[in-house]
Amino acid sequence: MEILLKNELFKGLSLDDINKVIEEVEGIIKIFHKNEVIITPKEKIKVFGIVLSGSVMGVHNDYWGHRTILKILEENELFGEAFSFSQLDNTGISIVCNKEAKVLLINFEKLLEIDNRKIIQNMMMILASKNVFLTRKMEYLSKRSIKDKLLSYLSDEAMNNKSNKFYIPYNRQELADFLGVDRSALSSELSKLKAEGILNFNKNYFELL
Amino acid sequence: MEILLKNELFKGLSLDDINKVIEEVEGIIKIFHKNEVIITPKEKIKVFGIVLSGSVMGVHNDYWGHRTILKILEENELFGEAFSFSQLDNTGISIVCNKEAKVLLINFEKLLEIDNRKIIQNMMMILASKNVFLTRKMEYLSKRSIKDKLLSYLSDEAMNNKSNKFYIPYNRQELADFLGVDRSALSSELSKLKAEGILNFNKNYFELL
DNA sequence: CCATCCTTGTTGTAAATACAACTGTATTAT
DNA sequence: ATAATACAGTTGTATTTACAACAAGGATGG
Repeated sequence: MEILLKNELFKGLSLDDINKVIEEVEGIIKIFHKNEVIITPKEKIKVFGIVLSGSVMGVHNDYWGHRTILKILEENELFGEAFSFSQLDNTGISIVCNKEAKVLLINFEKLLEIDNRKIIQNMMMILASKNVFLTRKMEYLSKRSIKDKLLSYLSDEAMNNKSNKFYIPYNRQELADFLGVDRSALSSELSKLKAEGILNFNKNYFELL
Repeated sequence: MEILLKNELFKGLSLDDINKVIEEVEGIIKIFHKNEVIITPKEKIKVFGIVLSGSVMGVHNDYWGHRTILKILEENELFGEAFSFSQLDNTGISIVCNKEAKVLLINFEKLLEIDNRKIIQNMMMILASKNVFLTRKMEYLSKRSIKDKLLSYLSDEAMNNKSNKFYIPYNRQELADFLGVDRSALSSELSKLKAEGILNFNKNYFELL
């Protein structure tokens, strides 16, 4: 469980403290397989999760079967915390396993009860940076063309990776659902950008030129 | 300042407590006029704000002069809190006065220092519900057509107002910039929906049928 | 090793959108 | 009261996109 030492939620705590906290909040570890639903969109959630290995994704499926991917969540990322705090009966969002995942599930009410200022403050910081992420993503989505959506997303990724060469966690269909566009239109836009010498890519490896 | 008694941040505190807190965090009140910039996109912000009267908006202007409106913030809403916590040098977001506004500005570092569990917990809840709002908004933006973006936004507003008749805080250009679409295309889509008997509207008053 | 499934790119077409230009009507300022 | 400005709707056109159908590799599983 040394992974958790690097987790934002437990920043500043010792391994002993972390173990104590996890006991107090009734943390349990579960394993999920690809496409298994971890949280359904119609439940009032009492828990949030931490990805220990593998990956999961936040997904919204609308009436017409369109899928929107909010984000793919990888090692040490949290999911469901905002919705569990909000106490909504119906979130509209599913959490689905994307790649064989080990997940730590935590009861949020118990977390609020524990008397550890550091944890609460850490949680606040996590919520704040998720806010910043969502705001960033809205900037991509607000762009008027697929090309602009794609380039603003990719240049943000380059920034995050501090390199113009990087891997993204999405395949084509997932990237299309993440950016809210049609897959084939995205593919052809990618080909066009490659032909123009603006970028290079192979599968989920990208290079901005 | 009884407005603040209804504010989410001070929920559960008495008026005396609130006054004490505001002193501790060096809260100052400022007045802004329409189109005045309250927070510029290139500064590292040390403060966040509470709208006491009037309204402000979170705005992103891109390289080509396209404006994206994140949200119009009205009485008792907070702005800038996520970005001030995140400590970014460059947020890319401006806060601009939308309608003659009185604003309470608070130093976020001082807020973190004060020893009041309730305030920190309230702030966490505020961040969580902003998260939920942003997630909702992503659902609108991910829709493939103007019609769907519009209808998902309007039906959410109807839900929030618990009525199929309601006012929105946006004029046409602002609504277009909020939904990331062209104003004239939005206008003609609205007319079409009115002709189809799906909705009725007059200026910023809407009725879902 | 073969069959099946999954992923990605391609193409054509119909539909939707952005953009620009213009009109009429409120709203504001002088 | 009048001019100036802001706002909302309309229309036409060029561009962009969604959608559907298909083909070529790759990966996967028995």
